[in-house]
Amino acid sequence: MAKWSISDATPLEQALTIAVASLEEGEVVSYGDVAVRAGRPDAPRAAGALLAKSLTSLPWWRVVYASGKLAPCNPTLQKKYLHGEGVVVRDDRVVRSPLGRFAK
DNA sequence: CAATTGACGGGTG
DNA sequence: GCACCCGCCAATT
Repeated sequence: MAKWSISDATPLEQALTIAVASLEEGEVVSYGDVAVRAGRPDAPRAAGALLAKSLTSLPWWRVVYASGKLAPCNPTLQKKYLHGEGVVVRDDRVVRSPLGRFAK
């Protein structure tokens, strides 16, 4: 059950949740980008912390490191999902994506 | 309340 | 491009 009723969630949690939930297919961004969209450019770690808890209800696989490196917990599954959305991944690293930070 | 930890990013070598 | 260190934020102990 959701310990959070969106009403209890902090503004930062809400903003981060919205930012990630708004990502489209093939749109890959970094934790820092999510933080910026949430209005807290200096809190990329908070973005990662939230994703780690909300990994069931959010498209966490569309968020990677600023360098393109995939998440440290399920890089294999993440690579699988991304590839299915037209994202080019090589050796656990996003090379190019239709949308987002790695779009050409 | 202080110290530790972690799905981060940027600078440096 | 990679390894290491420092700084920032939030959650946990």
